[in-house]
Amino acid sequence: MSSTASYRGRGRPRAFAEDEALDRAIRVFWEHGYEGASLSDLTAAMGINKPSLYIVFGSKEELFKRAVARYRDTYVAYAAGTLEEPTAYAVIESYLRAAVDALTGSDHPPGCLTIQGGLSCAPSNSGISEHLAGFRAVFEGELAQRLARAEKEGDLAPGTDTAALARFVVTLGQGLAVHAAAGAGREDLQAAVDVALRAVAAYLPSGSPVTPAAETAEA
Amino acid sequence: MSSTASYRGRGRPRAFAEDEALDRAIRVFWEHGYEGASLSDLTAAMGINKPSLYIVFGSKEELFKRAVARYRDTYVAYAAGTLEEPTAYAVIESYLRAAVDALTGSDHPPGCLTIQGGLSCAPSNSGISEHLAGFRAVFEGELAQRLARAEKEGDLAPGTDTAALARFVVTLGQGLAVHAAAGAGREDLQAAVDVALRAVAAYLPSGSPVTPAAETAEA
DNA sequence: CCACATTGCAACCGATCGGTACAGAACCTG
DNA sequence: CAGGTTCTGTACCGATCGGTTGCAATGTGG
Repeated sequence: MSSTASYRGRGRPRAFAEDEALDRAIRVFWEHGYEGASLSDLTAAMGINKPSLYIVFGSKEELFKRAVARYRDTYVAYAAGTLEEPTAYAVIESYLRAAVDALTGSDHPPGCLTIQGGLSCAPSNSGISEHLAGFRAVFEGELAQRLARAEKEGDLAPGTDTAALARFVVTLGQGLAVHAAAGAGREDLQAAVDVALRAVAAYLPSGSPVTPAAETAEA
Repeated sequence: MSSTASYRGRGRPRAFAEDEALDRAIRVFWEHGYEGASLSDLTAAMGINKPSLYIVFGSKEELFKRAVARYRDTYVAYAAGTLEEPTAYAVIESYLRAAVDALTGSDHPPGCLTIQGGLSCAPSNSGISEHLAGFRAVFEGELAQRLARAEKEGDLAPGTDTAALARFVVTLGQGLAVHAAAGAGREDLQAAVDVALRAVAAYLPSGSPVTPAAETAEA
């Protein structure tokens, strides 16, 4: 929206598309992290120069936050969709499967921007790692709520520690991201997800509506 | 060993203990990562100045690798011990429990140096992230070998994908490290381990020699 | 007590960091 | 086409980066 809204019809028109420049910045931050991505790297990849970057995005930190927000709306958009699955097991399965696919996709850097972006930073950049940590916590909260609902609806065994189950799932997801960033392949990670789903199956109620045993066969 | 071996009895004696300086460097790298830790930060924490650092450790990169090696021999020494446990389940349980305790210990930074140290770096520092990735892969290999032995010895169900099981365990461990770095508490992470152990229990042979159900009660 | 080996420290090195000032190019309105 | 407005590109800013030099300080062996 803001890419054209700021153009009021007067003056020299902008020579680049803001969203595309942001997409390219995402890649650089994704590959090298916040501190590993210099302004020179960024402007070279974005095809603009530093004054333009400064005018449009304000600062390197604001550019990064804009990049993370756009990253969420594009590369991580699948996550919200998985919460719509009908059962807790289906939610977790589809999330982990989709996460592996997203983390190992061939048309972008491996891993996850919200982890590689800045797990730990210089003292002056501590806001970056905190921003990312808060960002990651949001989905864990949403998943925990979804699983609590599932427990009430009866597709998780009564008394299940849904917060712990959600934390397990996102923790595994973050581990998958670390592994993917180090070069692990899709099949290897899906096999690890197979194991994790065995744990989830243990929390299904007695008359389990799904047949989780089918998962191990497809991989 | 090398802290005193270079002293040949002639000349001014060194005013600092090499291992203690290394311990302090570990903390700085642990908190801020390789790129987030400047030489000024390091020398200030180590209590030495730059020429001394350069003479003893060669460069920032060599200092980091020395720090990682010492980190392994001290803070991660517990991991090798867990492989000595008698059964696959005991190995995995003791490893994950000990990992959570190590990741959330109060007398050092939270998380794991081998992940926060440099998950992704500037292009000129790509050797750092590769070094750490290779370092992490070592334990996964050792655990996979240990679990393969367990499958032969009969305390894992025949036909178990031991490589996938090992990958699941270390992947979860890495996720725990990310979570711990973001401030997660010990109990929260142990609850996630409770869930994970349910998955492991699914791979035990029919007449399971251990009673994994006891785990959920103690937390 | 002297010659020598080694360390500690301050000051400095070129390069690069994130961020800007300024001048000219490109567009709209009138 | 003139006037106003906005963007682009170059060249530059102080600060800091990792790394190094030269020298005074401090110790040992003869």
